[in-house]
Amino acid sequence: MHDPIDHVRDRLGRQDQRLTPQRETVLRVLLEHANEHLTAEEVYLEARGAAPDLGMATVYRTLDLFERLGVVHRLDAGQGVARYEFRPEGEGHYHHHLICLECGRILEFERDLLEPVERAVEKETGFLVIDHSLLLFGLCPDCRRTGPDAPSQGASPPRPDVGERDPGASPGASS
Amino acid sequence: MHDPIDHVRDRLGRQDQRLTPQRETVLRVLLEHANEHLTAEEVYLEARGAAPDLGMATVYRTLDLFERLGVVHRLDAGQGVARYEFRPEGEGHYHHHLICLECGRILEFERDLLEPVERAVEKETGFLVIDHSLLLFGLCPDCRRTGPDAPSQGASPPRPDVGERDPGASPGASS
DNA sequence: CTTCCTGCAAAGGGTTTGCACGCCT
DNA sequence: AGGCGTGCAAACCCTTTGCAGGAAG
Repeated sequence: MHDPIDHVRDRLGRQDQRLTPQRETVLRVLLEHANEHLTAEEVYLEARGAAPDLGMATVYRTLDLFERLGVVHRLDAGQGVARYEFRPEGEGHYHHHLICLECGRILEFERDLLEPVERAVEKETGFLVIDHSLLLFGLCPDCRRTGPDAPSQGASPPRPDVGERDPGASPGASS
Repeated sequence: MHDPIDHVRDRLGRQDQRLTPQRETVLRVLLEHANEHLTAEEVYLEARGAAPDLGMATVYRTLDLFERLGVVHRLDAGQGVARYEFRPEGEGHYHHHLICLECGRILEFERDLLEPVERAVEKETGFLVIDHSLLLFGLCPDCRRTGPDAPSQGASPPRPDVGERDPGASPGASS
C-alpha cells in the first residue's frame, strides 16, 4: 500500500470511480517523470506510447481528476500552458519553482521558508492563507555560467520550452 | 516630470515610438485603477468610454508594450486570464498577491519579506533570482468572517472564478 | 441495465497576427 | 516618402464540452 498506483485506485474506488487503463497510463507517465513538470500534451505524447488510442480529452480529464484527488500539482508559470507534476502522498505545499528565463528549465527548491511571510500576512491583513505559489524567475546555474546571451547549448534537456520573446523582457508573471 | 504619463512618453520617444491617444487612454485607465488588477478586457471596456473606436488588439499590443517598458505588471493568478496593474516608477519587485478562493478578490501585501528565501535559493542552488511571483491563496477577511460556505455577498466583484472544489483541496497553482 | 469512461470532433475563451489604411515627421 | 500604429477579422492555442459508443459492476 505504499504503491502510489494502489493508493490512487483506492481513492477512486471510494467514490465509485475506477482506475481505468488510460488513467493508470497517465499516472505511470507522471510517476516516471516525477519532478519534471510536463504539459498536458507532453503527458499525452508519452502516454500514447503505451496507449495509442488515448485521446487528449481523456488526458485533460484525468489530470483534472488527479488534481482534485491531490495526486498531482498543476502549476502555471505564467505562459499559456499548465504543467503537471506528481505529488507524493502527504507532501505539504512546500517546494518552490525556479524558472530559468534563458533556457526555460524549471528547477525546484525544496525548503519552504515561507512561514514567516504567511504569518506576517495573516497577522497584518487578516487574510487566512491556505496555499501558496512561489515562482522565482532568473538564471539557472548553467545559463548563468554561459552568460545571459549565449546561444543555447546542445547540452541540456530538450528544453521544456517556456514562451520565448526577447530575453531581457520582464518575466510574464510577477508578485 | 513626476507625471507618469510624461515619463512613458519619454521612454517611448527614446525608441522612436509614440504615446498615441489610444496608448494614453490605456495608460490613464491603468492609473485610475492602480492596485486593481484589471484584465485586458476590463481595460478595453473602461478605455472605450474615452476612445470608442479603440480595438481589443490595440489594448493587448499596448499592454504588452507597457509591460516591456516596465510600466505595468502582468499577473497571472492561474486562471486563464492575465491581469494588469500599473507599476509605479522605481518600484522594486516587492508586493505580493492574496487571492481569495471564495470571492476571487485580489488583495495586496506590500512588504517583501522574500529576501531570506531568495538568498537561500541563490546560496543553495546557484540560481540567480531576478524576479519573483508570490501568490497566496486563502480567504480574505470578509469571507473568513462570513464563513467559507456562505453564499457570495453582493459586495464584491463578480468573482473572477478561481477554481472551486472543497476548500482544503489544493488550489490550482502551487509552488 | 445502470453508471462510469472514453474518443472524436466541435466549441470556447483569451490572446496574437496579417493586412490595408491612417497618421506623424 | 517612410515608419510607426491602428482597427478589423481571422488565426491560434490550450482547454473544455457534447455526444454516442463501450466497458465495468
